[in-house]
Amino acid sequence: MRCSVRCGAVLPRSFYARPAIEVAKDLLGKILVHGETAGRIVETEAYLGLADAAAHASRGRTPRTEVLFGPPGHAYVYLIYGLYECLNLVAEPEHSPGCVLIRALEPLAGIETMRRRRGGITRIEQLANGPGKLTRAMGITRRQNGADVTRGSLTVHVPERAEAFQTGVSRRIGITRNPDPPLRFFIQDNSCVSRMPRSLSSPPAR
DNA sequence: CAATAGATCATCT
DNA sequence: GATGATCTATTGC
Repeated sequence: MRCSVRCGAVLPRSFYARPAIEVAKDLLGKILVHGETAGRIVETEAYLGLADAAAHASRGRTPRTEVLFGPPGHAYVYLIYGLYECLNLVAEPEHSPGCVLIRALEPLAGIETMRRRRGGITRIEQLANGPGKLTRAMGITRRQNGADVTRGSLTVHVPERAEAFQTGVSRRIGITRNPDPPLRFFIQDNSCVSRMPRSLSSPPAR
């Protein structure tokens, strides 16, 4: 029993073989599936590669960044702060190391499994509303580094019924280098987005 | 509600 | 040896 969620075709490699910014925007609303768990992607960030000082690949090809320089449509999973794993999807053609960080999901399937992995968090919006949280909730680790996301147990699908939404934009979160361009994209007003920037969150109309 | 300390380790200098 | 594309708990207002 795989993909117990209503989801359609797997995104083909050609989807990923485009500029990281386009891929980041277009991944919003798509369905990430890993084993019995699945979630709707509601927040992403683009990392542009060599010209992007905040990107791991900006300092060139190293053992860790090897997969970023490979073909698109593969997972790049790394350990951050010694504690959490972050999931990226490799974009752009081979040898161009752009990628997209998956920052938040709206849980759709395997909710009880996610709750167990997340140490008893009960509220659905808090199960996967951050890059370290969603990997833990879905059981994604560095074992999936380099995995082909166009086939296998970790895949991204088109939803069977697309829901309309507005795309919000902001600067990336947790980037200390300045200035940082607006490369974070999220589904406007979705409760599973990790943090609504003050500049964009509408004040309570009154 | 906002700010911050602490956890913890692979990676690169 | 310093540094993070983070998260949680705790403290302070």
